This record gives sequence, C-alpha cells and structure tokens, in this order.
Amino acid sequence: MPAQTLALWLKEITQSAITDLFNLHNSPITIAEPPKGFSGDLTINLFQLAKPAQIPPQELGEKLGDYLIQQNIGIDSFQVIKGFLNLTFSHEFWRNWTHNFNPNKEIQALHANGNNIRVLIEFPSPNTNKPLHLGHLRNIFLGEALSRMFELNGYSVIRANLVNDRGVHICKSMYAWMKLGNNETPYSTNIKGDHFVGNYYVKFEKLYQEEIAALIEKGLTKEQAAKEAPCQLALYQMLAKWEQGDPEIRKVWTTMNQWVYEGFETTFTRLGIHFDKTYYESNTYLLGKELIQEGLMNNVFYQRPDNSIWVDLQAEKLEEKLVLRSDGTSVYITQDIGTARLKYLDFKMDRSVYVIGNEQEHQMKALFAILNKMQEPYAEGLYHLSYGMVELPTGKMKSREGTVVDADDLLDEMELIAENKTRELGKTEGLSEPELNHLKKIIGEGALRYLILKVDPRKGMLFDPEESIDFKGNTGPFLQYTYARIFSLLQKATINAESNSLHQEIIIGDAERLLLRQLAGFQDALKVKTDKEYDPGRVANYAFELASRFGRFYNEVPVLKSNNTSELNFRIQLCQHTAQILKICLSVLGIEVPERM
RNA sequence: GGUUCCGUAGCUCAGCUGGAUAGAGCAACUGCCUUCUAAGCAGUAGGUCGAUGGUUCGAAUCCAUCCGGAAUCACCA
Repeated sequence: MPAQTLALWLKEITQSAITDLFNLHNSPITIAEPPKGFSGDLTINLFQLAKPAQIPPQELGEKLGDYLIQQNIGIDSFQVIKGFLNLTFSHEFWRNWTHNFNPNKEIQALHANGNNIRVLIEFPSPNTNKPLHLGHLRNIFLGEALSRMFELNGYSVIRANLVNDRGVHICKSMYAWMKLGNNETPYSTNIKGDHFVGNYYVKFEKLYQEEIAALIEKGLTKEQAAKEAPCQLALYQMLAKWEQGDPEIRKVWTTMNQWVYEGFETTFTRLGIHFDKTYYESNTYLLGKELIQEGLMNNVFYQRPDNSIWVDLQAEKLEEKLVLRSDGTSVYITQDIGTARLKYLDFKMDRSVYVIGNEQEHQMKALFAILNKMQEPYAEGLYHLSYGMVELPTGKMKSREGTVVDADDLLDEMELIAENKTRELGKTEGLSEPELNHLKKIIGEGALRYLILKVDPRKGMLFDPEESIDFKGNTGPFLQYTYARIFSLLQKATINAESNSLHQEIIIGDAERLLLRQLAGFQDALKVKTDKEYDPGRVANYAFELASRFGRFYNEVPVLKSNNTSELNFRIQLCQHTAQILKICLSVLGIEVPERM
C-alpha cells in the first residue's frame, strides 16, 4: 500500500473503479468509518454517486463492491445498507498494514506538507504591569501547540513575543512604587518580580479609588473626581516625562520592567516555552510612526485639518480609523503596523499568526486591512487566531477586582493535586524525590493544558477553580496513563520480531479493528489545514479516541498471553504504534508523557 | 443601533466542507482487580441539537427571520 492515509488510498481506488464501471471522472467520493453498530472498516457514501451514475444506490453499491473485491486489494467482504457501501478488510490486510505502518514515516509524510514555509507566531504578548493569569495560559498553550503543529507539518516556525512595555498602565505601577515602595525590591521582599510589580498596580487602583471617594466627598461629580484625582494627574505627567525621555522616570521604568521580565521568564521556563524573538512596543512604535508618514505620501492615509492621520476602511466594510493622533503621538495600531513590518524585516515570513483574544477581533481586522492597503508583502499570510475568554463561575476575570486566577498559583495548585492523587493511588512506591517532582509537574500541567486545549479556541470557556480538575475520563492524565500502561507492558514483552513469521494465520477482533482504524487516521488528524481554523483541539480529540479504543483493546485482549508468534508480534506492534502516536499527539499539545504513573 | 461569534444530556464539551440510530467525559446507578498498572473496562439512565420557516433524496450542520448570551464599534491601552 502506498504511503498515504488509508482513506485516501481507498478513495483513489474507488475513483478508478467508478471510471471503469460507469465512465465517470472526478466523482464526489466520501470515505468514512461506519458508525457504531454497523459492519465494515470503511464506508463509501452511495447517494452522491448514484445521481451522476443514474443507477439506484443499492445496485451501484453491489456493482462497486463486487468490483473492489475482484481487485484483490485486501477487501474481504462488503455490505450495502441504506445507501452505504460498507467494506471490510481481511485479517491478512490488517496484519500487513500493521507490519508496514511506521509512525516515523507518517511524520516524514506530514513534514513534506509545509515545504519550509516560514510562519511567525506571535504570543502571548503580555503587559508589563501585572503577572500572567489563566487567560495568558490559554494563549500560551494555544500558541505553543500551534507552533508545534506547524513544525510537525514541516513549516519553519518563528515564535515571537511582543511585550507591551509602555503606556499608562505601566506608569500606574511605577507611580505607586515611587510613592509607596520605600525602595523595596523583589529581592528584598522575596516576591517574584512580576507579582511584585503587579502588587503596585493594584495599590495604585486602590489609591485612585480612595482619592476619587475623597473628592466626591468634597462635592465633585464622579466624572470630575475621576479626572482630577491627584494620582491621575500625576500619572499623565509621568507619561509625558517618559515620552520626553526623563532620565529618572526612564530609570524606574527600566528597573521595574526588568523585574517583570525576570518573573515572566521563570514562568515561561517552567512551561517549557522559549521565544526566538521578543519585541518591545517601546521599540516598534517609532517605526510605526515612520510608516504612517510613508503611507501618507502613498495616499494610503490622509490627513485631517487638525493634523491627525486617518485611513478609510469603508471599502473593507470597516470604518474610518485614526492611525496617528493630532499631536503626533501614536495609537495602538500605529505600533502594530510598525511591529508587523519589523517582523518581516527580521524574518521574511510567509505567514504571520497572531494569537490574540477575540476582544481584539475588530482591531485585527482593521490592522490586516491597513497592511493590505499598504501592500505589505506578507499581507496575504496574516491570520488572527482568535480565542474566547476564560470565565469564572462568578463571571469575567478582572484584575482590578482581584478575581483573576494567577498562572503561577494555578500551576502550583495543579501540581499539588497531582501529587496528592498520586500518593492516594499508591503510585509513589520506588519513585525518587526528583522523579516524583517531575511526575507531579507533568501530570498537573498536562491536566491543565489538555483541559484548555481540547475546547475549540473560538469558544469562551468556563473554569471553576473550586471544582478540582478531573484526572479521569477525557483528560490529559488519562492519556498519560494510557501511555504509561503501554510502556510498562512493552517492557515486559520479549520482542520476537526477529522470528517474525507472517505465515501464521491470525484473527483480528473488533477491539483491534477499532484501534487500527484510529491509528490509520493519524496523518489526517495532525495535518495543518491552512484553509481551516487552526485548532489543536482536533489533535486532542484524536488522541482521546485513540486512547479510548486502546483501553478496550487492553482490557479485552491479553497481549502477552498469546502463544501464537504472529499474533503476539501483531499485538505488540499495535501497542508500539499506539504508544508512539500518543506520545507525538501529546507532545504537540505540549504534554510530556511519563513512563510510569 | 451596526458588525462578528456562540446556544447540542443536569454540568463541561465533541460532532458543523450536508449523510446511517446526535457522541464523549463528569455527576448518578450496576457489574469487573487469584489475569499485561482499576488515573482502567463494560453496562443503565439522561436530548423537541435555542425557536420557526426554507433549500433536498437527506439538515445539529447550509440560507432567512426571531429569541437568548458574549465580544466589539475611543485622538484608552
């Protein structure tokens, strides 16, 4: 059998059969696995063929079935039911298939897809005023999984982080620290840098609210108070000083951002992610301004009497949009334009993916439209991977109200739960301290990654911190556990591959067939379909189905008990394939696999 | 108000380029560890796929309208 997926192979054969039988070309052929309760390994939909062939489905199915059997390609028997042709492969076919199946070759085939196309993936692009939270974790997990999917498909991936390191929000932390900090540092207080700075951000908000309350007390309206609060006024002075390059302010800015980066780095390292490049908006906004001038000369933008610069996106069904303020300072999109160009100068990427929450969908559309208008060479490859917000049972996470789930805390908690669970189940015996630490890390993190990645990125998702995360059922740990069981089994197996005898007959049962069909779908599940949504959830679903089917097989078929060498080898190979594929799928999701748990 | 996205079991979610009897997991109930790791397996129960029309051999899936929810529409970041 050629090195392609089973379904594709059958599709080609079916096409030539139809051409032979009915002289029809380019027929719509749908190959699928029959639903539960129906016979056959693969099924061909006859309705869509019946019309062009002008033959009733039943008759067409009989003819096609007969033809396929005569081809001697391993189809044993067929059945025509309700407009479907169900084909069953012979025991020998599956045995040979298993013998020849090689996950490494499948990966090679996948790898040929990308042809070294360069794709730059931007994530998670945090602000430097507060630590990472659950929302960032969704972003990071998605970005990393996507990167790995692309890599598996032979793309050349550039991971880029874009740090929002300037602006009012940063000044808030700075102001609070300068006023209330007493020269404390993360080192003197032993607080992780990003948390340390985040605390001052919260302190600013508190101070601000107090000042507003005081002013309202004095008779100001809420709006007036919000504008005239002393800390608010000071904030804008500080921002102006920053823009002017005031040495003192710049020094505080550099110092505090550095603390944050150290904190971020700790979390990134813990999550095993690295970036090929980190961009800072404080560096890119200047290029953005230049590009606005460039676009103004090329009539991409236009200037209003007050000197502000705009772009008309009405032809793109968007609105007129400001790209540079009347005072000449940049807005958010100015920086984005600069960053986009900079990425291209640095990496000449063919595709550029932005992993950003759906709250910025409109912004992204506008940005892409502008870059198109500017005729940027990479404009066609722009893609916004928009993901839904993570909500708590109490509603949206709000940093000001302290209702965020902190990333570091959550990871700690997951590890703790994993450790307790492991002890409870008595699986710690013989594990050294470092081994246990590693195990709890990969299980805890695996549970969280899987929980988040299995849902469609577009959808908002609910996270209930009270309800401790499941470790059974459709979860990361279940997949890890499946791998560990296979690993353990394979260690006990004495491989008789040397004396591999293909001459002995073997019988392949239902549990094995189900597993085989799922294995055969590997390439399709891992293939990046560029015209579709990028969704690591597909990989998660595939892997879960594989593990489920293995579960049944494992329970029903005593692998090592077989005294028929051919059968034993066949079963061991099934186990090997399953383990290897599980490992690959999980690694795409960023989940490590344990050898025992 | 305009635009976009979402409404599937009590809960969390798959399925959506139209195809057979709409699937998992959790929670509930029943079995299975003298047998390769029970973080497992098998089974029971649970549904007007938000509503109504339309397209057709066939609709959870496509189209229209409505209902419900979310996001967004700043010289904020």
